[in-house]
Amino acid sequence: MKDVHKISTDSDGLLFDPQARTALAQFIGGDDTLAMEAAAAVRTASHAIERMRAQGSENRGLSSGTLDVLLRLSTSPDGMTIGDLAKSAGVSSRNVTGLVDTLERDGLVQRAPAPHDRRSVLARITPAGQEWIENWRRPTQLAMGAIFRDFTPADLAQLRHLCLRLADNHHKLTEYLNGAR
Amino acid sequence: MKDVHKISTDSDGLLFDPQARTALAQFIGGDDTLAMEAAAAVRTASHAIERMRAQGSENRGLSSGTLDVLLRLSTSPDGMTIGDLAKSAGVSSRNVTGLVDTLERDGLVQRAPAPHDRRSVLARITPAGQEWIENWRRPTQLAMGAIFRDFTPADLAQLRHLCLRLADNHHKLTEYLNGAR
DNA sequence: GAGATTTTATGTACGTCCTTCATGATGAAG
DNA sequence: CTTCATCATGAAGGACGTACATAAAATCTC
Repeated sequence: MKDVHKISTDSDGLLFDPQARTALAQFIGGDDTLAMEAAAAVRTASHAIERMRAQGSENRGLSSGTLDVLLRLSTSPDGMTIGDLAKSAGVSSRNVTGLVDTLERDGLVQRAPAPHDRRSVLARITPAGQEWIENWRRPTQLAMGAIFRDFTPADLAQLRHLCLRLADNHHKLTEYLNGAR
Repeated sequence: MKDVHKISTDSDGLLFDPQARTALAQFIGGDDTLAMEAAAAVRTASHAIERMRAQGSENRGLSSGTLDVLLRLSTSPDGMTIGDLAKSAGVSSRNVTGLVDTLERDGLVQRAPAPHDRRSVLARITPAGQEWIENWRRPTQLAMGAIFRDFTPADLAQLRHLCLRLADNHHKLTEYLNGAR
């Protein structure tokens, strides 16, 4: 097996992916590769986390989209409407409808009419859903601990900070674009 | 519209997501939330990048998986086998077969027999594929520049570094697991 | 060398995520 | 009251990704 997975260290002692860098430098030809490299690295990291979560937590039938919804619901005991879930997750509301469908089929979430707006539907987590999360917690914690081995608390906070700055930029951008529409 | 997108600043001046933190602290109850928070942030950031790329680059019919393959091929003019592509992308080879199918249907990639192993299939980028990337370059560069607004070069390098450390950990973990099998 | 095992790509079948467009019900504004 | 906007969902489809089975070729074992 050829070793396709290569990561090198640059002059500042930071990791980079040589293949990605040459691929990008070829087209951009300057220091602008930095943003593209960072984007590629984020994508790679996200994949790694996703795979880790899938295999490490034994993944009792729930996939990333539904898990995302379930976690959001677990923080709001009064439930959230489909639309709010869609906005906070950044996906279409039609999609959330489907995700809530599967969660409701599994008994982890329940639909209820919204009190203030009869068009809306409240999704609320059930005791079974809480229990599911309780069981999910431990293995996932272990998996995350493994994949973040050797990260100091400062590293973790820094990574979180940079990623959320990025998400914040994106949020402002779409807000601006929607406002201009 | 309720503002579902909330990001706060912690005592160190770093961003964090209050909803995620309370959701996690409730189950873990300690400083171990850091790893989970970081993982959630990476996922959010990856989503943001994905959406930015999809809408910003006008996305002429190519999606993230196929784009990933095409970029890898663009760095190796001699082509890569399906298996190597699968290993470097971290997905199943069957999946890569499908991605190469769509790329070949679009004329961006060509299959050829591998010289050293008649079972293998070389995927090689075509001139049309090179041109596609050439057209893709500029808008994507702009989109990445926008989403990484206010990031210093050091920030970008740091983000890349942390993400690749994470990917490296994951790589070692799976290697270890496969080796122990 | 001959046969058994492994590797490589792909066919088949399936599940999930996500999208756009259309629609019925409801709310809000004039 | 009429008109327009919003909410959730039905219908249809595309793309990604998996597991299992299979044919062809390479490699190992005797």
